[in-house]
Amino acid sequence: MNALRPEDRIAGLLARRDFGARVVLHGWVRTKRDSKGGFSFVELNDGSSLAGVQVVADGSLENYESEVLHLTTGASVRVEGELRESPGKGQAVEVLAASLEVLGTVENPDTYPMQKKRHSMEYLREVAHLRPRTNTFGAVARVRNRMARATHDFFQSRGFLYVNTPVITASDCEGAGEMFRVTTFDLANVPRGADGRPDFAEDFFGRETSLTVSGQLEGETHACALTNIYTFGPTFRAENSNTSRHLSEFWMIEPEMAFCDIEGDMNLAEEYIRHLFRTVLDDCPEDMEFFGKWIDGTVVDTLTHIADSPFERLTYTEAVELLKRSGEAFEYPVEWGADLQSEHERWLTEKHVGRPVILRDYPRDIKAFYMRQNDDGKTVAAMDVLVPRIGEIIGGSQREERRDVLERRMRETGLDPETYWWYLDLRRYGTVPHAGFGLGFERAVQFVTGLGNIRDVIPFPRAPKSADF
RNA sequence: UCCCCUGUAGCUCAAUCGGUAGAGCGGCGGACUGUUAAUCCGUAGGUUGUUGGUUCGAGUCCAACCGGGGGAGCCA
Repeated sequence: MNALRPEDRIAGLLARRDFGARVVLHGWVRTKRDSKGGFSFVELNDGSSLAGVQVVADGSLENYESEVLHLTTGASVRVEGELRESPGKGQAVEVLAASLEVLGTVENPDTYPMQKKRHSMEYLREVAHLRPRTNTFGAVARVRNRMARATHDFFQSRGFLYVNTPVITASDCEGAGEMFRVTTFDLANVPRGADGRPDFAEDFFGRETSLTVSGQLEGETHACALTNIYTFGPTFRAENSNTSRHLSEFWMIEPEMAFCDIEGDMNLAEEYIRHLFRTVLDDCPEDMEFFGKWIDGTVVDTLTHIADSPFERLTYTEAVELLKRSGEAFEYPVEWGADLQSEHERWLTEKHVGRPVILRDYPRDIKAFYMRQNDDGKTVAAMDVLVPRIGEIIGGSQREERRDVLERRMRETGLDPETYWWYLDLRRYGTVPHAGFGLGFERAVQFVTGLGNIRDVIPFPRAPKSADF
C-alpha cells in the first residue's frame, strides 16, 4: 500500500471528466444522506481539497444494510466504483460505488467530537487532534502549507541559502524577551554553588541554556560569509502574553542580507509579503473563497489590494506627527520617544492608509542594541511592517556593522561584550553593511485566512497555561 | 501580568425576583425523498467548572481556585 498519488486523491478525482472510468478513493465521511428508496449519498473528504466527493452507495452493495446505513461522520472508508457525471446540484462528478469498505467506524457516534454542524473555534481548540477534519482547519492547513512553500520559493529563487540556526542557545540575552530554560537538572535537587544559585557548570551543556527567541544573531554569521540567507524555524518566548496574536512557540522566517541597507531590507520585506499573498490568491482560490464566506468577508479583497499596491512608508517621526494631528482621542498620548501603542498602530494602518505601513527610524532607546545608529544620533535604522487588524507582522533593521559603535551600545544597554565575542568578531573581520528582518509566520497566516485568533492557525498552539496535545 | 465578560446535555444556548433543569442541533429508532447544513415524527441524554459560604431553599447571591473569551502590556 503506497502513499496515494495526487491523481488518486479526491482533488484529482474532482478534476476528471472521463466518465465511466473505474476509480478507487479513500477518505473520511463528512456527511451521509440516506434514501430508503434504496441508496445513500456519502460525502468523502481526504484533505486534498475543501470540496469532497459524493459517493452514491446503493442497496445492492453487500454491506449496505449492515454497514453503509450505519456510517456516521468521521468513519474512514475505501471505495471502488465508477466515475459518473452527477445529475445533482453542487458537484460535476460523483462516484457510483461498486464496493464500499469500512476501514474504521466511529465507536461512539453520540460523543464523537466532530459533528455534522458548525462548531465554535473555542471548542475545536479543545479537540485539536480532530479539528483538521473540519472545513476551516483543513483550509488553514492547506494555506499554511502553501505559504511555507511560497516562502522557500521566494528566497530560493533569489539565491538565498536556507540556514538552520540552533534551537538551543547559550546566548543569555538576545533582546527579545523571556526565555525557556533548557536543563537536565533534577528540579527537586538542583546542584548549587557556594552562593546558593544553581551551578550550571553541572548542567548538561555546562552552562545556562535556553530555547531560542530568534535565530538572527547566528543568521548574521552566515550572511557575513554567504551573503543572502534565511532561516525558517520554531521560536520560543516565555512571555506571559494572553492575546489573540501571541504564541509561546511560533515559527519565524528571518532573512539576513550582507551588502544591504535598510532600504533594501524594506524592499525585500514588502516583496516577500506580496509574494505570499499573491501565491495564496492564485493557488488556493477555493480555500480563500471559503474564508471569505465563513470567516471574514473582506480577506480576498484585502489580499488582492495589498498584492497589487505598494506599502505606505513613514518614518517613526512622521508617524508621531500624523498621530498628533489626527484629532483622534487616544487613550495613551503620542509622544516622540515612546513606543507606539496598539491603538496608534491600528489608526495608522486601518484608518490613515488602509493597508500595510512600514515604519522606520525608531528612537534608539526603545530598540535593540544591534540596530544601526542613524547619523542624527537619536534614531536607529529599524523598520516594522504593520498590517491592519494584526499589527506588527515584521520587525527588522539594518545591523550595526561598526564594531566600536556596537560595543558602546552594548555597554550602554547593560550587555557584556565578552559574551558576544563571536558576534563582535563579525565586525572585527571584514565587516559589511547588512540587514534583515523577522516575519511571524502565524501572524501572516492569520492575516491571510482572516481568523481572529492566532491559536487557530498553528496545529497545536502553545500559550501560557496551555500546552495540550 | 492587569481590566472586563464568561463556564448549564456531545455541541450552541435558554431558565423572570433565589422556588420542580429546557430548546435547537448532533446521536439513536422510524417515515419520506437524486439528496447537498436534507425534511418530518419519536426517543435517550444533566453531580449546572471545582471547593467552600449565605439561605427554609442556590444554575441564580458571596469568596477562592481552575478553564474559556475580549481588551491592554510584551512582541513576531
